[in-house]
Amino acid sequence: MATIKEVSKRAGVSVGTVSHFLTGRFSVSPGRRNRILAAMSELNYQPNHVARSLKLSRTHMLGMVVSDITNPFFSHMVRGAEDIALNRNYLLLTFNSDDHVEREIQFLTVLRTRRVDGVLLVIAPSQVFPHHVEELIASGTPVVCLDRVPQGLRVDSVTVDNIRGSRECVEHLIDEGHRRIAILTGPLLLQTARERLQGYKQALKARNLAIDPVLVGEGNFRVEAGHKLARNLLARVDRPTAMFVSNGLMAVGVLKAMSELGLECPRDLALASFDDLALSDVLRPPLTTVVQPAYEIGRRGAALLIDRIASGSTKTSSVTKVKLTTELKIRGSTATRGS
Amino acid sequence: MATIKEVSKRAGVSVGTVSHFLTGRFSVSPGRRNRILAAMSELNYQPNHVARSLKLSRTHMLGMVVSDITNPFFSHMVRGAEDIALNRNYLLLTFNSDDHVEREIQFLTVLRTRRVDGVLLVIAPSQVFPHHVEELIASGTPVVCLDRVPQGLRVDSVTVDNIRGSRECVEHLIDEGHRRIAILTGPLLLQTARERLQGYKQALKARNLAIDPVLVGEGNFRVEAGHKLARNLLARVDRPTAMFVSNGLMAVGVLKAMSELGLECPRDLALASFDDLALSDVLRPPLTTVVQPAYEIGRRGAALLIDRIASGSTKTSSVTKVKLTTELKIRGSTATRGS
DNA sequence: CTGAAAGCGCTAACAG
DNA sequence: CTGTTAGCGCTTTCAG
Repeated sequence: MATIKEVSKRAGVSVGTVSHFLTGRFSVSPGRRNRILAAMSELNYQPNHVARSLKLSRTHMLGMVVSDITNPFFSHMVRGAEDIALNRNYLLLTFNSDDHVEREIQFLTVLRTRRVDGVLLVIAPSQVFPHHVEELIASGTPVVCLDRVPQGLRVDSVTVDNIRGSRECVEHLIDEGHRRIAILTGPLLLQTARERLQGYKQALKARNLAIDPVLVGEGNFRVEAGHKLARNLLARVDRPTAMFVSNGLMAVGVLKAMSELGLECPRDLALASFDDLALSDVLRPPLTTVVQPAYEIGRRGAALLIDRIASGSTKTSSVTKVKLTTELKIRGSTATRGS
Repeated sequence: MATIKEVSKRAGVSVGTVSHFLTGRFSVSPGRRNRILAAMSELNYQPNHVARSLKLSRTHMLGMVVSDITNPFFSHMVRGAEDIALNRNYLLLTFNSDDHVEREIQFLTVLRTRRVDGVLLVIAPSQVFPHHVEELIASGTPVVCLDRVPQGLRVDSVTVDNIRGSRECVEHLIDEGHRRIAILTGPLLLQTARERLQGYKQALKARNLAIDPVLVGEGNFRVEAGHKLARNLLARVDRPTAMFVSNGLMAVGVLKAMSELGLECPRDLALASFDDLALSDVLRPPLTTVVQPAYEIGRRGAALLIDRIASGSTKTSSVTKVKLTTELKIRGSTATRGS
């Protein structure tokens, strides 16, 4: 592939002049400019961005690690980030951690050796303090945490108001006349999972309903967990009349369980879930959901990150925490019973 | 961030020695090795991959452009590619073309300036010959086309047997007693869409059924198209008794239309579709689908590409075309009528 | 406005 | 084994 040197030779100018022209930092006389243009097209010249990155110590690449791009919530997030990044001339290097910290650590190391200008991170759940993230930031790479915020770490973040989102949803269930409302939570190691549980508790408390620990099942945000937990809960004689599920995948599991047990929704069990599923409204009955602005989380995260990079100061002096709000979409799965 | 030079100084050895140690190409005496190790950890040294890339003219990065990562089919494909790439020490730069050739062209240019070692491409539909892809290959960047193969271009590819997949599915519909079977195709600019239509025709022909042009609707693989086409088709007095939809998104649109029109599946219309939806089996009734090995397409594609890169020869001498097979998952949406 | 030249951090001869 | 050194392709002073 042609180099700037070959172009300069062919155009009869110095490499400096070609570079000046390319970067547009200095103007070049019309005559030379045309010769450069001609040489470039004759040689089919494509600037070597690797060399430029080395020289400038700027790669114009962002790293992004999410749990699993196969989960619609994250794929929309990635798409949002990518759209913004591209607009602002950044490229995105994506990784799937499957929520394993070890993988996350490995990826972050790779991203450092690759000298990405910043990273968007959906942090994996873990008992221990995320030193690896702290180090990355300390080493001068701006980080924006998405969806989840590690506690005790000063870092920019874009999240969703989980407490409010689930509280509203559970209140809706109560409004529909339910008194025995179960919740399927995510792994309580995760802040988001804890917050959704908290919203559930707040709603019950606000309406003077007792919290029955039997109705609280901890899952892991996977279909299988929802399936298993639902089978257990629904087999009870004092089974709940409504269920709030902390994410979409687990709700799918619940639907499976219901269909296996021959239970009708909402007649036998009203169902509502966090996360919108692509098919929420074609399900029979359509599913009531707490819709998260996944795409927007990605956009805002990327914008925030790029602003940080542009500002140049990795100063942890000020931390920006964006909290977006969810939207409760009421559908048939929670329609009043007996109607 | 520390450089190899600083490490060498601190360890009291030459940069060459550090490099030899790092690359493992030459052995280093135990004493020096330990000093290097110590210096590296004291300085928290991370090799600069950008510099290495420049020196070796190898970035160990792959470009991947798909239509839209938000579509489960593609997100699984990307995941498969990423898993293989990572295993073999490559990183993936992903892009969404939204099936616009102009965007695709732009991305491929970016990928060239970034000097990726190869690209995985789901080519956008277009009337004209994809010169941009041809040029990319000619310039020495190996390309593997996924899911769709541009005609007349000698390029490696990993695809699916669309003809067979849809033929089997339509045959199943016929076996269930249907005679008026509609098809919703994708954009016929796309080979995959044409092939699925072809499978449909083959099935009808094989069973001596006439092809009624009225029952063939061309869509664009989006929910809205499925919705609109279905509304038109189902409003007819001589409406079909079964429908084969060429992709999952459009099937969702059909389901919406059916629910709006108060039609029951499979009583009023048997429905089958290409692509498995995450919720295919929790739908009521569960949806009969032609399952594509999306994840596997990504894996095979990445493996093929990396093998090409490793072999070093961009020789177009031999072209590898992998064709994977689909799996027909028969579910309730096509259950025999009147049962 | 233009050109010469010094590096960015690393690898790979090459000579010891 | 080890050290020296010449670049990879580009940007950017710094003189002209």
